[in-house]
Amino acid sequence: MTPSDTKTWTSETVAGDLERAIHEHRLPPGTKLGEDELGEAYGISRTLVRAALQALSYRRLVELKRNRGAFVAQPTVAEAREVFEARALLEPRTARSAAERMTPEALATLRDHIAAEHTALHAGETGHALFLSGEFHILIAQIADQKTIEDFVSELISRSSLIIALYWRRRAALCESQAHHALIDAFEARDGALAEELMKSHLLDLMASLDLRNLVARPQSLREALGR
Amino acid sequence: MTPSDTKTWTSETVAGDLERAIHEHRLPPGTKLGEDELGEAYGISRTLVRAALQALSYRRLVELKRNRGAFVAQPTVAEAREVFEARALLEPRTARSAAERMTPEALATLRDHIAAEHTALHAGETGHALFLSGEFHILIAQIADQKTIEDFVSELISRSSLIIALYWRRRAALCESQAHHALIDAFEARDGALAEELMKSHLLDLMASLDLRNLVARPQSLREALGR
DNA sequence: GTTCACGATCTTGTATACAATATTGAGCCC
DNA sequence: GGGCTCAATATTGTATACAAGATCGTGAAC
Repeated sequence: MTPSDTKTWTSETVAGDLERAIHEHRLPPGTKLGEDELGEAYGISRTLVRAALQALSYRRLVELKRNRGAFVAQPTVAEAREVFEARALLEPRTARSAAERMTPEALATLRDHIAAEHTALHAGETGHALFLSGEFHILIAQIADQKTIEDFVSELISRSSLIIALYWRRRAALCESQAHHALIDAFEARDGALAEELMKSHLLDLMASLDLRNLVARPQSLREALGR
Repeated sequence: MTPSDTKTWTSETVAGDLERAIHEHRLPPGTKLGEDELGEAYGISRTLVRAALQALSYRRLVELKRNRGAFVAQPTVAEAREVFEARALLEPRTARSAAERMTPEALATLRDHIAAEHTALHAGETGHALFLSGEFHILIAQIADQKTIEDFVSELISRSSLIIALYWRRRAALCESQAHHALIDAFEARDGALAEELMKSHLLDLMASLDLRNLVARPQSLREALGR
């Protein structure tokens, strides 16, 4: 993270940074994102902050409340269900397509990704591991080579991180390592049907780990969460 | 359309108006959307224009080119395929869900919609008919009562209007009237499986009507297209 | 006639100023 | 102590000013 006096932040990079912070649960659901505070933190004017926040609101990561400000979104139980239903519709398909298009390079990338996730977990960096876990799914969608669906998946993954922050009840790491490894095997075998089935059950498993009756949120100061 | 001196335009309403104009092919793909020109047309400052354009860029209806301006998007052939593939993945499901949830009121709304479309066609308002035709699909997604997927469908429908502007080769009205009527029958019978199948073939039919080898674009002045 | 360079002007990117609205704290009353 | 009111302050919404970059027209050179 670059210090604020380096002045390299655009609205896009700020949005990306905030999204990362949200994804890694450094900015929990419900956190207020003040324009002035963010402007000071990043060393930019409110104009760019507002653009970044608008961008995040289109990804449903941030809720803009007129005259009241921007807040990290807090998906309802209904929204949680919807997001995972949408994932259940799209991701098995991307898994199948990815398997059919798999290359040694792509496979290596996926493996590196899992390794990085394990490393982060062992180092106690659960937020980073969470981010990488979600990125694994996005990588699959990228390999599937369908940008439109990839974009939807990307948004759903980001929103999932909020849902997980609010509703996750399983002690274990987010995605069962085994499930990702099984997917890797299906990809190596270029077995589209298997990849599709594995993704379906993986997502069912994820959804089963959500307690869609609880709601928790913990705001904290912005500077602290962004580490500046 | 309210005259510009009434000062009721927000960035959201401007974005909605522009989206409507794009959808009805009054703003063709490739049209430059100048900030000052739009600000004058709507009687607002560039601040709100920029926000509206950013909103439209997130829906992929407008392409923002840094230092060069905003243009109505021109989907490539690849994008066209992707959009219809994504629709093929999502809309049969929404059709099924809609059928299972159908009420007499919702059915009446759909029927009214088709009637309005016919009226527009007979009046020679092809742009309006086109808009209503797309709205029919969005209505189905709304009845399906899954907001997340509905939002994706809405975006895909809007992008479809651009694709149709560029690649449509059939002389007939956009969606075959018969296909929409058959869907209505399936909805009336609350036959989810039939609705799903009908939607699948309807979308295949639509995609078959696109000539994904041609590219046409016709810019024109903004004031003219917006009728102000 | 064609091409290139340069300057003027236009347009977009961003910061800042001003307007509008919400929040908070102090004081007063019951 | 609790509730209400009001003013000060903070924050958001929007316009405007200034900076940066792109475009276009003109004149000179070939």
